[in-house]
Amino acid sequence: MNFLKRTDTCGSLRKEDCDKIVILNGWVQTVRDLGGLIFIDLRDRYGITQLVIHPETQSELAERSKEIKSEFVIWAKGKVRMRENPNPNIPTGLIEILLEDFGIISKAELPPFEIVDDIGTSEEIKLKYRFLDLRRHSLQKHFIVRNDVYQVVHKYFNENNFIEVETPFLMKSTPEGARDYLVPSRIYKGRFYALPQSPQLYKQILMMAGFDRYVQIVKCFRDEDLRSDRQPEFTQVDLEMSFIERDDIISMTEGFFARLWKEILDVDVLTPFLRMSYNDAMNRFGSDKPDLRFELELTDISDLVKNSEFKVFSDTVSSGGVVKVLNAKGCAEFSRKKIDELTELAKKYGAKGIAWLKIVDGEINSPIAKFLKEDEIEEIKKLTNCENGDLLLFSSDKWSRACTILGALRLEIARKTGIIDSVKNKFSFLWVLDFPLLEFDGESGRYAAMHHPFTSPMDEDINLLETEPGIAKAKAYDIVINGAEVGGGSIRIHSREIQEKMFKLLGLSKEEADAKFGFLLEALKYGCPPHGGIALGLDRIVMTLTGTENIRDVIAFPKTTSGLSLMDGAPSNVDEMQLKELGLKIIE
RNA sequence: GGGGUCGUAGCUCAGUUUGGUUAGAGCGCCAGUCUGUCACACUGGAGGCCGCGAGUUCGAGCCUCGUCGGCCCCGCCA
Repeated sequence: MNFLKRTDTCGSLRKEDCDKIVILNGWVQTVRDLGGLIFIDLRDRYGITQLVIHPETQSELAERSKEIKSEFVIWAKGKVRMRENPNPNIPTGLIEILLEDFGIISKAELPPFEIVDDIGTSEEIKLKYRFLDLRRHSLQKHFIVRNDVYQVVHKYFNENNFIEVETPFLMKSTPEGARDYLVPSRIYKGRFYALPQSPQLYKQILMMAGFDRYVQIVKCFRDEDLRSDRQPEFTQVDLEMSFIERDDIISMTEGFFARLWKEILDVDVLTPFLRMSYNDAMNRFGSDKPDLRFELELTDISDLVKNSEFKVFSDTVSSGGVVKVLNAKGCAEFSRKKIDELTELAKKYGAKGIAWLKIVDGEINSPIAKFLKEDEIEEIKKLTNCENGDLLLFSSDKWSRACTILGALRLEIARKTGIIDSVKNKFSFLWVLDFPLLEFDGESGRYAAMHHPFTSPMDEDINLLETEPGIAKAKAYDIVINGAEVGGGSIRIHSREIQEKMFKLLGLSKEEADAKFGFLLEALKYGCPPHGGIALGLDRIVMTLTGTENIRDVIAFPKTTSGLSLMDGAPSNVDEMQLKELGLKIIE
């Protein structure tokens, strides 16, 4: 007999099951041997059930049970009965199993950390022993939510006539965008497949094929440095629709999020979501993914100080920059040290320094006050709604940098003052729209697509491509939840001529464009519907739904910040033979 | 590519400021006692390459340099 198969799970039994003879299978959570009484907590994915042995009348069982340690896998047979002392903290807390027989299925060494919810163990140890870490309920429940998201995706998009189509993982390397993960071809030595950064071109070609509505839950791969919300492989809910306009994608996506929040959190999400232009988002919140759960807006005082005697301000404005202010409400009590910390943060984003001004007991306190006229200060106070006890933080720089710096400070202030904590249970859904089509890359001295090269310009801006491409806007949109970018998409170019024009703008010669994207240009010749779509970051959505701060908590087998898999040791060296077969040689 | 921070018992950490006897604590573990525990309790015990390698020094957990690894951030992420 290997084991007796379970009749129930460790989370399912209730008082109605009393007197039933049941068999449970699971892991031993703890053994509490009171001498005259032994309790064993048995755990599986569904919960924990208490087993009990009375040594006085069950001496053989009691003797055998002495071998049982934490994390042993056992089967346990016994009768369900009411507890003398119920435990109101767990769902099975009213009952227990009076053990009649049990068997050890698998012994376990002492694990390096306890399998409990609130664990202080370092990330390094937990990742090395991921198979143990994943036993913890607090981690497992993230994957239950993740599974729920999969189900809603399938249901919702199926109900809306979407077709799931799988696209290749071995594809052609495309030079734009992120660094590719390359896979060497054995048959064609010296040639490589690339793992997809996204199935972008495949889904567009599916539209040209007439699939009309496509969806896929799909892995994407980008060989870039990691962050707490970024892994080299991640999952997207990728979708694309034909014969639609921007608002069709937007409302389809809103319906999806409303459904997700309803089914998973039982929260009613108001649609349509708030919309904001990229320019407004940057100007008002210093971010293209503003967290709108709280206020703290930026103010532009460029006009006010353009003729100021304070040269730092006036020179910035006259050279095309801006002066912006964040009113950190009630932060005048910040010490010099705290302000220095803010300055350090600002410097990370390229600030040379941060000017500040605070009002304490009605008195202006500021290192730059002596450079500003009294009426200038009064005007600044009025514009920023600055009152006693407030702290103003100034950034004077080129527009995007000045905004970004204060945007970072805005978040830091919100963290430091407890604002973030106070809005933890709120959700703010936002569309950021009207992105620039292109951004100028100073390094290469040419334009790069802000979204991707297949994004359609605004209809009214098409002529700008010839004259002033830098100010053309794109039919692109990002969806932002609580300050996290959880998705982005666009209406695509469906005209071969405009697509060619776009490649040219990006500095690709006709030959280069043909070599890299010839198949797309070719496909565009044969009848292409207007189409567009969006890619939603599934991992980040699960993070938001579970309230976790780190993407590793929602990916079963994640990499460390330096891209290592500590459990299995990837990436690893390979046999010389394997390299030879691929025609590869390692050089130092 | 750059910056910050951390690495001491199975786990979490103190000790590093100012180098100096035998490196501590809590939890866990082991043994014993215990009939209603569920963070069981109580008594006792075991447990250390102070990440690794050089160096300075009479002497290094502590100072210096290098290196490996965790976490966070900037750049990067169409």
